[in-house]
Amino acid sequence: MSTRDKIMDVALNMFSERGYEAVSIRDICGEVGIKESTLYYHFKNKKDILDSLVEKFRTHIEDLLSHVDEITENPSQKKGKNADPSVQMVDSYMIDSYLFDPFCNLMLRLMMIEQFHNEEIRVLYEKTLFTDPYEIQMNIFKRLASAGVMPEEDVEWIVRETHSYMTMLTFKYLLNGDLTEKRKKAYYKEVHDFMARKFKA
Amino acid sequence: MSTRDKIMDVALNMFSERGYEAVSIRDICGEVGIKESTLYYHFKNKKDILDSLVEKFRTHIEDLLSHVDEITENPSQKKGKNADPSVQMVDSYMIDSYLFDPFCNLMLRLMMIEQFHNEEIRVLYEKTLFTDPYEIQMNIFKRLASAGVMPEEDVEWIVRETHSYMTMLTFKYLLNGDLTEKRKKAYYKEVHDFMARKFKA
DNA sequence: AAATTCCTCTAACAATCGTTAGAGAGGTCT
DNA sequence: AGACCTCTCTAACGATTGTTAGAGGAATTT
Repeated sequence: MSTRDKIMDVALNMFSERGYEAVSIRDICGEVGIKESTLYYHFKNKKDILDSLVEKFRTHIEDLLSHVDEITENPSQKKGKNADPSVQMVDSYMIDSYLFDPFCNLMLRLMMIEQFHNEEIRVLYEKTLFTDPYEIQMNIFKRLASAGVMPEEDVEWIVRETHSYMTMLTFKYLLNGDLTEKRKKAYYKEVHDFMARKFKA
Repeated sequence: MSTRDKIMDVALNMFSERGYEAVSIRDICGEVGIKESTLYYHFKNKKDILDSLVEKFRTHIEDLLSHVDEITENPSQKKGKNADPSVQMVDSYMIDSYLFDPFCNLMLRLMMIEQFHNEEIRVLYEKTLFTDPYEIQMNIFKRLASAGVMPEEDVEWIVRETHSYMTMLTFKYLLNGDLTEKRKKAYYKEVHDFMARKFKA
């Protein structure tokens, strides 16, 4: 891992726990094992580290979203014997590659902290935690409705309830305390219970 | 308002927006209009301000909860002509006196920021945003079930869905950006739509 | 009137903050 | 061999951090 990547990695870990302003350049450099002046060779100032993290996250979720679109539009091309319905595929993909992903999870925590005094981050935070997930689920269920799996008129509220349930669980288990295996398991179990009951038919 | 109260008020406003560590003693004193040494007459150190805020919040929600219990157990004693069902009474009370209340709302924001590196605040945060609201709603709906309004076996999932929906809306509208009238209205509307659909019978 | 308590001030402290100038080591190109 | 680029270092800068000692004015108690 390059020095620049190491700095971003350490900075993200510290920013997401204590907040951007509370972490000093010396804190980061001490953990990375470099002198402060070396950091300024890789970043023009402290803000630049934060901006680089945000930019990295932005392109990261862009890739994720385009991959999700791909799955949603071609649900049958999934490899393996039993082709899952797209809703399960997308959900498990979003959970593994997004909510459980160390980089994304820490970025969500960072945005949760910084959104109150950084408008750019606030907009990104709202988009990635509320708007995008809602639209993803809406796309899937609309597809299911047009395929005759469920009535068109029920789609909106099914999506709302599913989305709100998963969002609540995200805040409760994944954006609270450390992201331990125990919390991941608790999250997964509750998601599974909800899905099993909601779509038992 | 006493100097001590003024300090706590200003500190809460700043802490809840920028985080505890990012706010300096001089920031607070400048806004209050006192010298730094005066602050140290009222608080023994910076941490003492934070601790006092947490303690104030703790007793505040204790009072709220005991009041909610009172309403839940005696839903009929409400003044006015049309005695609301307790669920509506409690919900509107919790919204007005808790989520919309400036002090409580700012404290929730503060806890949201500080929970990641302060275990005491994390526990309080989890209790006030997830555990308590769930139990309050559970108590109400169990009462309704035992009164024959709804089947006992449905109670758990009705509560789960109602609670998760309101929690998601809280994060989306009330703990995101400034607590403007516009956001309050949006929150209220979505709560109302959900309730109207869920309990249209 | 004297003493005491309450509250705020001036002035400073050592420590830490973000940041920079400039030297030097190692590798690559001409 | 010399010029150049990449990366890290030593050493320091002015500003800001949380905190404290001690003086002074106003109100209250003795």
